Amino acid sequence: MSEYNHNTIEKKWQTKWEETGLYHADIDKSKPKFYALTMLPYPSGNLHIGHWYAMTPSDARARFKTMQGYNVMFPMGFDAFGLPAENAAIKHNIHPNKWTYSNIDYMRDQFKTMGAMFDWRREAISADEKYYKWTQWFFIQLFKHNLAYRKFSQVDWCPSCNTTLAREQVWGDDRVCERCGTPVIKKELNQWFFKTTDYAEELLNFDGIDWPERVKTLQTNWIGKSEGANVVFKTESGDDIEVFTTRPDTLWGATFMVIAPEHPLVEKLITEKSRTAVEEYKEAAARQSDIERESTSKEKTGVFSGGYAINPVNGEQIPIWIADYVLMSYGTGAIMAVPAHDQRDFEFAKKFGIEIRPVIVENVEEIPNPDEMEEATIAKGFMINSGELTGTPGDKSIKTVINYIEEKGIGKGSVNYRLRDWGISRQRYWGAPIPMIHCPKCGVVPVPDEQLPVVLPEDIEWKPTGESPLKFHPTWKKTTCPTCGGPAERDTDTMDTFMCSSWYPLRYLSPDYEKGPFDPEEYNYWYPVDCYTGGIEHATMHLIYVRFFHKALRDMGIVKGDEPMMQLRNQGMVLGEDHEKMSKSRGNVVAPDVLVDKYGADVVRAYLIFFSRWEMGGPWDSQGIEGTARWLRRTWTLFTDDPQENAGTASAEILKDLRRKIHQTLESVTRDFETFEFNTIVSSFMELVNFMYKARVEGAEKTPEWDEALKLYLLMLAPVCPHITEELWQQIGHDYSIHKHSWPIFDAQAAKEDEVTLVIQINGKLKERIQVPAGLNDQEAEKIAMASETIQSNLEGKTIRKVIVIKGKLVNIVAN
RNA sequence: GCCGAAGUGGCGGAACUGGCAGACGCGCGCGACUCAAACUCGCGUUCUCGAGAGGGAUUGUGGGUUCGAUUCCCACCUUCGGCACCA
Repeated sequence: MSEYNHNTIEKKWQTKWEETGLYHADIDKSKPKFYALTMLPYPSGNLHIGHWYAMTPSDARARFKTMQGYNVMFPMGFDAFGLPAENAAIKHNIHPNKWTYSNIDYMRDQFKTMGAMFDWRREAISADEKYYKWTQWFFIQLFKHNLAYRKFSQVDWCPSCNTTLAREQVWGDDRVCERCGTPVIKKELNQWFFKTTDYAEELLNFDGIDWPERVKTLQTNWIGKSEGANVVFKTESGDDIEVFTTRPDTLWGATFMVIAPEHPLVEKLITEKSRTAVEEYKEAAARQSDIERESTSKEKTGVFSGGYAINPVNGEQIPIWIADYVLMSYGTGAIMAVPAHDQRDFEFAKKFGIEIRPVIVENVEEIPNPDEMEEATIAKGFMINSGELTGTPGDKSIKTVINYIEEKGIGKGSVNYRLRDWGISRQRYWGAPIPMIHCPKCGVVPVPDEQLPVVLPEDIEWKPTGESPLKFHPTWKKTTCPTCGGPAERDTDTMDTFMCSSWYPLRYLSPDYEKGPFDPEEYNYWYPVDCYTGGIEHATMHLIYVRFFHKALRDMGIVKGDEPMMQLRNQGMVLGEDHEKMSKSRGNVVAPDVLVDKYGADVVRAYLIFFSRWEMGGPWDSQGIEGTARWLRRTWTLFTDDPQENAGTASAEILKDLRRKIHQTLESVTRDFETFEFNTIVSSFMELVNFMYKARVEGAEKTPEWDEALKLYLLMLAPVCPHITEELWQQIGHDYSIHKHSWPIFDAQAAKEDEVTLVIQINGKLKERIQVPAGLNDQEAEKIAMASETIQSNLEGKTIRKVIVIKGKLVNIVAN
């Protein structure tokens, strides 16, 4: 017998795997391919337990797929551009390049202690010139296909990170920066945008992909589709004011209009009389923070513009108000206000004494008195006060009105999305430079392909100025225009790092390829991603961007298929032992390195798989891991202890039971791997080991059944604990490597029970359990149940009404 | 307010298709080994009444469907996540 020394064993096999290239994934057309992908980390400098939690079950499943006969690619890389590197530069005067790459080196070594089947030859690092050359190339492709444009606009700005943020990167009620938690402010800047909105409708369609409902719902809400109509009102001076409404059927109830303070028509509507009040209101609105302005609890404010509009359906003249509850950024920045049927309009009308006119009622006999209304009604009955459409029933009203306004040429059915175009300009250094040139003569011109990549300069001064450090470099931005040859300037902004991560699965295909972003041969074999795993927090960021990106590339003819990732699964979060989110300030952080040192990677992997349902996550338990460690030591003992004295003396029944147990385990473990129910995989193994311990006492060792059990157990365990299984595989006399072995074949006959527990209930209450031979017919089962003494005595004085028999399981006697 | 997920022992969690609730692990208790401790091994462990045999209750709450509900339906409560003056 030998001690289980995880340190020696794990090191030894990791070295051997690397030397023999065990996990190299190469094209092999004789096998079905499987592209398993897990979200790549940011090189923060340390692998935390969350990385292990996300990646080790993903690795176990990739290994399982390999054993099932798939040619599996499971790559890893680093999302290496981003702010922390630059912040480190400012704080510690270390170059972001150096900081990032030394972090990567350190983390790569940490990764290797995990024993995962990553093929490091495929590693991709987004900050490599050979990588971001193609990020820039993709930017230019998007530009050439009218999917990238530049716009002077109001953007969210983080005053701490000194850069703009995409809408997705602004979080919560307090509208804080996703990265540092600082409240964001608004800034007017010239920015690059990608037209994600062009794909809004298609992004709502998840047909053909197996993604969690949770993510689909989050994305659907984020895209926020509303159907309704656009209607054109005219001002007195003849200008058009277009509004979007989801309730065109209430058009006759519009008693005023509201436009956003930033609406371009405000200037034209102002009269001598209203000028002072309007200007004061506009200024007040501009001074307000977004939080104040967008708070739903706030009392409505507004001011009369001085102008009027004509309601195109009934020719009525209605006042145009200016109020900050209408946002310039959604719809047309103007609304028709129907106080009787919209709560916001109702509150506004009440406050400013504007007419409230119901136009939809449940019952034509009971038209509510507007003065007595306490809130807007969302009635669905009939249209009233609506000219020739009066009487239209609610279920047809919207359609009818849309037809009506389209015929009259005053509006049309339309759809609005909450999704905005993706702003990707960042005023920072450590990112892929936007490959565009500003020429005073030719305008904005892309950098020619042969000049890519536009390389970041090394010598940069670190000043948190709020503008891109590239702007202050003495020479970098100076260039010549590729069109006219005259002096021109480079764009000094860099791209949002989500741009880099939107295409990284393609770069893994061929990270050194020079003729394009990826090698078409590799692409044709491996794409699309078969299974993608990672955190739910990316639902409305990365996971939307990556789909948008793929669809845009598809339309450019660069990739095929409608979706990049066929299957997605999200893991939950590992919480601290105090059930709180892990954080340095709370002091509840669990460091994987320490655990690996103490227990070994196999135990850490198995515990992470065991301790909670994967998609739920849960609190860490430092006592709990001891149980997993104990089980793996028991596994070791099972293989390495000298046989018991009674070895080989087990009865045929014991040996049959052993075979049954091992094949039942195989069945459930196979199913659980398929369905991502990882925690029960490890519990099945624990049960199996407990069972084998008992069989061993009964003399089951040194039998073919015992040897089969050992072999099958190791094979099943190999994806979860790759090191110990490799070691024991060798010790019991098999060839290197267990990880090249195929998944065992399930013997259904062996797994079958020949005795079952017959449950006997009276009125649905459990009264007795009897062991009976399997395959008993219903009559026999009933007879056995009735013959039981317990049942007999329980039935005394009762009349049997009905007997229900569930084959091989249960007899329920209904009696009273 | 809207959308979504989840509520099961002291704790993490299990229960495949409506059929033995609590697998597996932690913790706890008892015992073996040991000079002793650790390791290891064995047994027990939902609550409650009972000395015991045995009885009763129990999957957030209340109702319903069913011979039978953790599982299906309705209403509600709590927690977590997302969105939110989105017209």
